Amino acid sequence: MNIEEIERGTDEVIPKAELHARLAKAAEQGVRLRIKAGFDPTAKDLHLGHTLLLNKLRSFQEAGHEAIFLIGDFTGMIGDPTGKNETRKPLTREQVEENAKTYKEQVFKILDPERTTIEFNSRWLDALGTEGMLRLASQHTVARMMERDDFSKRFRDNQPIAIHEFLYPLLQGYDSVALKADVELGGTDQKFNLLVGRQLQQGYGQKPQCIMTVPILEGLDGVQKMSKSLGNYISLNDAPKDMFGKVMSVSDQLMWRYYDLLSFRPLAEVAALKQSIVEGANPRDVKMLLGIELVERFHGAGSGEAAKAEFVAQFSQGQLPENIAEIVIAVPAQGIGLAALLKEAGLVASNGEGNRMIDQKAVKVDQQRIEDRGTILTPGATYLLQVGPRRYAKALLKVI
RNA sequence: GGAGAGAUACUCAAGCGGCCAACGAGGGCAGACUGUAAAUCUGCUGACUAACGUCUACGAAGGUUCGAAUCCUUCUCUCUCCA
Repeated sequence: MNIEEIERGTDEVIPKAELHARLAKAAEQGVRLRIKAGFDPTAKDLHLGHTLLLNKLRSFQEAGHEAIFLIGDFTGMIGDPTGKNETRKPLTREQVEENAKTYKEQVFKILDPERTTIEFNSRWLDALGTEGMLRLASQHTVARMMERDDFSKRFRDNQPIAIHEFLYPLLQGYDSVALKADVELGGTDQKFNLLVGRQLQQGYGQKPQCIMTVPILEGLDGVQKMSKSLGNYISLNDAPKDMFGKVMSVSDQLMWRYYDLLSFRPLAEVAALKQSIVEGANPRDVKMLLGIELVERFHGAGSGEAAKAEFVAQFSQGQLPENIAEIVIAVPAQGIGLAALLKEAGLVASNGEGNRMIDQKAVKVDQQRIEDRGTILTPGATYLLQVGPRRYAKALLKVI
C-alpha cells in the first residue's frame, strides 16, 4: 500500500507533508495511526455516496492503521446545516439508534473488523455538561467561526444562523480531542469542521490531526450529488440486477470517476483499463467490470457475474427477465381496458398515463406492441405486460 | 415593536378578470438511434372518461363577479429594511 493509493480520489490533504511524515514514522515504529471518520446517522437507506469515507478508511486499514468509525449520535440530535442553508431537523434518540444500526450492518462489507473501532460521540459529549461546553466554546472566536464560507455567505445574505450552528464544529472538533485522532476524514463540505478539530486539539495540548477531504459523489446523472431525494442513487440495498443496471446506465465519463472513488481495483489496473479503451476496447465492457465489483461487494461472491449474465440476457439479447412478479387481478367478465389493467398491475400511476404510454408505443402485451387504446383483455388467461424497457408484470385475470 | 415584498404544478419561473390544466426552462417518462453510455431528434408530463365532457388544482378560508391563479377581506408562512 503506497501513499498514492491512500490519497487516491481525495480532494485535499492538509498538511500533506505531515501526513507523509506520520505515515512513514508509524511504519518505522510499527504503530497504528488512529483514523477518524464521523457519520451523522441521519440517513436510513444508505447509498454508494455514503461509502466514500468507508473506502478511504479501508485504504488506511490496508496500510495497517486503525479505523475509528464514529457515529455522531449526539450531534445528530442537534442537527447540522452543512451544505444546506436551512437547519436540519433534529433527530430523536430512537431514530438515531435505528439509523446507527443500519450503518453497523453495512460497514463491515467494506471495513476490516479487526482494525475498526465503533464509537458514539454521546459517550463523551453527554458528559461534557454546560461547564465543559462553555470551556469548549471559549476556545474559538466568532471571527474565526465566520471564516467558514457557509456562515459568512449566509451572514452576508442576511440568512439566519442559529447559535447552535456555531457549536456544531466545536463539538465535532472535540470528538477529535476525545479520540486523539491522528487523521480525520470528511467530505469537502466538512473541511472547516475538520480544521476546527486541528485547532482544538492544539488547545488541549495534542498534536493536531491531519485532515483529508473526499469529494461528494455525483449521482447517476453525473451532475448533482448522489442523494435519495434526487433519485439518482445506487442504494446498498438495491437488488443485484438493479445495482448492476444502474452502474451500466452511467456515462462513460462518470464511469472513470466511479472507478477512482468506488473501485478497490489498484490504480495500475485502472490505468490499464483506460489504456485498453484507447486501444479500441468497448467502454461498456469496462463498465461491466465495475458493475460486477460493486455488486459482489454488497451481495457476496458470485452475485456480480450472475447479475451481469442476467443483464446481458435481458438487455443485450432482448430476453425476458427471469423472475417477473405474477399478480392476480380480478376483472369483470367482459374484460378490462389495457390502460386500466396496467394501472392495476402497478406499472403506471393512472389510466391517463397508461393511455399515454400506449400512444407512445411503450406498451407490449405478450411481447406484441399494442397501439390501440381501446384494447380489451378478457379474464381466464395470464398476460405478460411491459411498459418501456424496464417495467414488467405477469397478470392473471380472474372473473370477479 | 414599526414599514415593505412575496407565496403558482417535481424545481425554477411566466401569467395580473374570460382564449388557463395554466407560457418557457430544467428534470422525469416514452419512442428513434445505441453499448439500458453520451450526444441528437420527436412526443408526453393533474385525475376520471372510448369519446363529448366532468372534476380537482395556482399558500388557507371567506367575499365581489355571469366568470377569479388574476380584484377585495381575514389568516398562515417566508424574506427584506428600520428598531
